[in-house]
Amino acid sequence: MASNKRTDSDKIDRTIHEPSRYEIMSILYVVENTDFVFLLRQTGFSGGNLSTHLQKLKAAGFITIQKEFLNNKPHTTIALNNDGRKAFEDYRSQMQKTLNTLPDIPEGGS
Amino acid sequence: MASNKRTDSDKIDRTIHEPSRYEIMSILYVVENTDFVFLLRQTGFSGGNLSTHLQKLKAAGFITIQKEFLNNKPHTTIALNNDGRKAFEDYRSQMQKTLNTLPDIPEGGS
DNA sequence: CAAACTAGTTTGTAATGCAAACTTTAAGGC
DNA sequence: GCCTTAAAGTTTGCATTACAAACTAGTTTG
Repeated sequence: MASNKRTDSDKIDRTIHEPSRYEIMSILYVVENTDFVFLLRQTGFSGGNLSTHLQKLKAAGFITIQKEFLNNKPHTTIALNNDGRKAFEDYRSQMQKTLNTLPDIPEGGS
Repeated sequence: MASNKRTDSDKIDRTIHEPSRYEIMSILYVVENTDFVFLLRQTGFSGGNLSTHLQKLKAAGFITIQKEFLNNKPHTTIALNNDGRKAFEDYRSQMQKTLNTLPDIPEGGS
């Protein structure tokens, strides 16, 4: 029953666990579709920082990034995809479980 | 009114946020006092890895590490201190809050 | 056309997480 | 007494990372 071989510290998605990225994901989760500048303003991150976090989320397959020209200016649209939505929900429930459970130690400490 | 200047991704204690360290802290939280070898067995971490995590927890002021000789062998006792206990509890409630709250976006996405 | 602005990306750097290799002491064969 | 093995940690090496400064590319304004 319940064979627990992996310790809790496995199975946590490191891509989402990083707080900056969690914050980005949580915004995307509620707005569903936004752009680079909006995320910049909303998070307060530096442009470089935001850029690399988005690349990482994209590499993880969680978001789609679309580039176009709007009023002759570059414009980047970012959206959470299904995998990202699922991963975000999984992360949240996994963390909830972790936080609600303290380890069960077999017998006397040392 | 609720001046939110810091973004959620601040104020999370990075020392504890690291899953390996969270796992160590959670064990110390329930056993209160244990030793290096017990943590080794319990976590499955490599010795080097455990050693460095403990150093970091100590540097953060969360644990005390006491070395002695037991049966002529080195023996390291590790205990969570008050600051560590508090920090662990704070981390847990902070994360709970984060997980239970989705961002409130002012107006239309982009 | 020069200066300043917008929208991003690339680069440099310090900090991390991890395991392999090492150190030190002890115990067990022969 | 030596040699090997084991135990208990620590140090070292390395690959990854988070972040901001510097850069690129193009546009608008004076």
